[in-house]
Amino acid sequence: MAKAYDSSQVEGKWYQFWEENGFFHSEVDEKKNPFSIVMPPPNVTGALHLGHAMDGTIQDILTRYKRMRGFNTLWLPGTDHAGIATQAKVEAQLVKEGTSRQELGREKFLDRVWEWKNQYGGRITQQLRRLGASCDWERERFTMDEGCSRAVREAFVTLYQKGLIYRGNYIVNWCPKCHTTISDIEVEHVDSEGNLYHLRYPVKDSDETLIVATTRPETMLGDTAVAVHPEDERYQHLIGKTLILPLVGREIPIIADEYVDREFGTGAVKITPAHDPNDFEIGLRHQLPQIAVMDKEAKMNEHAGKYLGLDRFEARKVIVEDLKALGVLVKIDAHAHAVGECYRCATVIEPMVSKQWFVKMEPLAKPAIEVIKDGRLGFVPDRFDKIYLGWMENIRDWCISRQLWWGHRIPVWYCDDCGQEICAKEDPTSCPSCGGVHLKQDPDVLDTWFSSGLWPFSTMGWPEKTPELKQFYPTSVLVTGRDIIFFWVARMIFMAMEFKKEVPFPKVMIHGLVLDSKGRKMSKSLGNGVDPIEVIEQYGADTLRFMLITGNTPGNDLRFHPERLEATRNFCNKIWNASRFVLMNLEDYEAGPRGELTLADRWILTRYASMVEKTTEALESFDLGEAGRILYEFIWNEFCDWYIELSKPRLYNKEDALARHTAQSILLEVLEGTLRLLHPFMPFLTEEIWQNLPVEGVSIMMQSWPEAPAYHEEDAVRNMTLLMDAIKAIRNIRAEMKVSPGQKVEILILAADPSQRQVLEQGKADILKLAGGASVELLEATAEKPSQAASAVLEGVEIYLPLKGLMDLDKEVARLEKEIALVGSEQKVLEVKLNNPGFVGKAPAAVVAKERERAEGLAARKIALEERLKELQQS
RNA sequence: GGGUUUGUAGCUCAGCUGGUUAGAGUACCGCGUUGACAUCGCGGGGGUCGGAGGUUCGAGUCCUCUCAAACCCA
Repeated sequence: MAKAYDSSQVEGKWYQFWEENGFFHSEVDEKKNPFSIVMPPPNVTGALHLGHAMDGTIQDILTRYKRMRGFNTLWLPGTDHAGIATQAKVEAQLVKEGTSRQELGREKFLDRVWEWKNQYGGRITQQLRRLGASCDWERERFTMDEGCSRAVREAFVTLYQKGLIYRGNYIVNWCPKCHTTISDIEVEHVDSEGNLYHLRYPVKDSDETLIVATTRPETMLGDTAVAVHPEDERYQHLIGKTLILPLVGREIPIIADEYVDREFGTGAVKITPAHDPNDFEIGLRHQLPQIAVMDKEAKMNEHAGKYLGLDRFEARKVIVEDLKALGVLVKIDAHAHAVGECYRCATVIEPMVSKQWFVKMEPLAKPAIEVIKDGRLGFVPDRFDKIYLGWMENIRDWCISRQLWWGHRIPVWYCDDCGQEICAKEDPTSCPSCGGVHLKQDPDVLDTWFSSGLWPFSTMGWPEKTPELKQFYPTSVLVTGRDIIFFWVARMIFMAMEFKKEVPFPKVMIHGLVLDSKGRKMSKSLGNGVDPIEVIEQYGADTLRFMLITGNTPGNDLRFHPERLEATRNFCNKIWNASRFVLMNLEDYEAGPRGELTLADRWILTRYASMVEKTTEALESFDLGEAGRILYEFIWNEFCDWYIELSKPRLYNKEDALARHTAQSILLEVLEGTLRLLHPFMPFLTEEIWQNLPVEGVSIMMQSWPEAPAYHEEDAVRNMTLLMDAIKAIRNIRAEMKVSPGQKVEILILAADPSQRQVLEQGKADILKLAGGASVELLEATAEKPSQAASAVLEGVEIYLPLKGLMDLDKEVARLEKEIALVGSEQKVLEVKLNNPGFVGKAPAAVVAKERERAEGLAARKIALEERLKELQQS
């Protein structure tokens, strides 16, 4: 084995080995308990980013863990066709070629997109392999593949027939750049500094005027009313009167609506039903006309009179100037507000009224709310329950049509002859109403999330009744980022309740985002993105994986700090070298019965057992970071720092073959078990090491998960702790007295308690080795204490290092005094506590007893320290 | 405006249902290289847990208010 772990030499090899041997694949087997996860399908256009890496790592850990526990495990991978993103990508390519999708025509354009998908679409799945993802690639799916498309068709037609899909004129979010609608949640609200313009509208047949406040004066051309609050005393007399709209001259009514916020602006708000969602609602309530004053490019249209052709922002400037000239503009206040932008291209979206397809949400949301309330489905951490419910309870109808070509085309046809609308699972050839054959399919496609909403069952063959569905549905858990709870998770839940009458997963594990070191989102525009593949090449996939799931608690965001990669890589190397050590000492090893166990043996076996238990518990509660930390601490602080060191003398002792064999056997057992526990976290490193170990089996990933041995020798832990404390105390004295590490010292120990005495007596060799002793002698209680010595006082144990000539007396006095002061202050705190009748009376007896015991220990220690000080000062 | 999260050592983060002298990594200081590892070992300094109040025998850990930051929704 190499001196340092080199991930680049092992990762590719093992991934190929696993995949070729079909370890990732599972067949339906009704006799086994299933565990299944569907991967949140990344955009087929995408490249792996750290968010995917974290998401994938978590799923892989859970999958590998459950696989080792004997479940029939399926992690189903796939990609999403990502309508807008993919279409935009191919369109950009066409522009470079000097053509366009319009020039190509729909069919040829789609051919080009498929071509693109086939050529580049596999990139992200290849990158997931680099991460070590153990998903079943034989079952990889794509949201536009045949099966998924059939599911989409089935779902759409069913909802349509139930009246849950309708087409209507409604106000939607229009992106003037992408030329498509986007759904409410695809709008990003960005804080921006704007102005609040106060405009004076004259009241008809009166000298009065009414001042309205608006952030978008250019939309006034489309105003069809002004609204005030029905209880606003300032405006009572005006309700029902008519205003003359400046610039346009149109007569518009003053209406009363509860929506109006009396505190905001002047309490009078202009109503533009065609360009604002709230105004649209008010317009419906009051039967106001909708006058659109912009076109699809967000340029002013023919209803804008002389402003025709101006861009909306251009128009705002000109209109403000004109209003100023007319004396209509009263004042302009600075005003911060949130502007809706397209999540794709950051263009300010324009609310527009248009004919679109919608899913009626209320009936679908109901069961999706119930499943949370009755506990059939829950988020981890559970605070996301509330966030989900808040959204679902206030949900609006979902606009599902998109003015794109790439996607699932809406399965609705219109008959040119009689106007009939036909929605069917199979493409119709003639009109069922008039028999005519002049049918035109709706040109729009569906929102990408419509198909991904079906993902948990569309990927398993729905609407067919497949064995896969029977065994693997519902899936066991969904793992995803908190940013797509509304986009995706919510939709899967109501779709599943509608079509499967069953939750798609009982648990949703939400993780945070990976941010840059300053806590900002990683983005192309900031240029602060980190490529996981580069990280893998530099540090290894295991390092990346482990770093991503530690240093953070469930549901919270993770800041990316390159230093943490180094620390984790060092941990990988530590494991590597510990294993190397064990292997080097295992050359002559043959399985066989152990001899008598030493204290260290019994200690590490107990610690190991408890670690197995805790790690398993943490994994069961989805606390992967905690599991990782437990493993880290056990491996480094207990196994490496102590057990390996303590095993050395026995390993090197040629005299006692049985003792050597016993140490070998325990080293192997603990290391091998620990590697198995570590495997879900660090699949490559553990496989590489495991394959070198003298154990049976074809791969560590197919081994069983360690059962916690029923090995609990608490006295071994107590005694070992004493031994370690003694060694640490000696090391501490040596360092403080500046005794160089090479210099061996005489060690005298006084222990009154027979059991402590025995532990130290038997631990002599260990103390000698680990504390750099020339000799260790256990003194009788009555023995004379050395005068010229540095000392340490543990509870019940005194340690002396006679450092004649080596030690600085003043320093030792100072050391003791400091120690005494420390013990004294602790004593004081305890004293107050124990003298408090409240504490003694109300605290649990066990707690009180523990504190009493502590107080006694401290008192004894203090006396010993003081005596020691006196002796030193007298000498 | 409503909501969520975060605020613990210089930095990054743990700290479960309240109960010893609040932990780790990293950084820092000192010492150290003959057989696992300098991507290492040993030792050390450093925080009273954003602030105020409250509940309690006892609070970093519960409650109220407050300040700051991030995000979500309107």
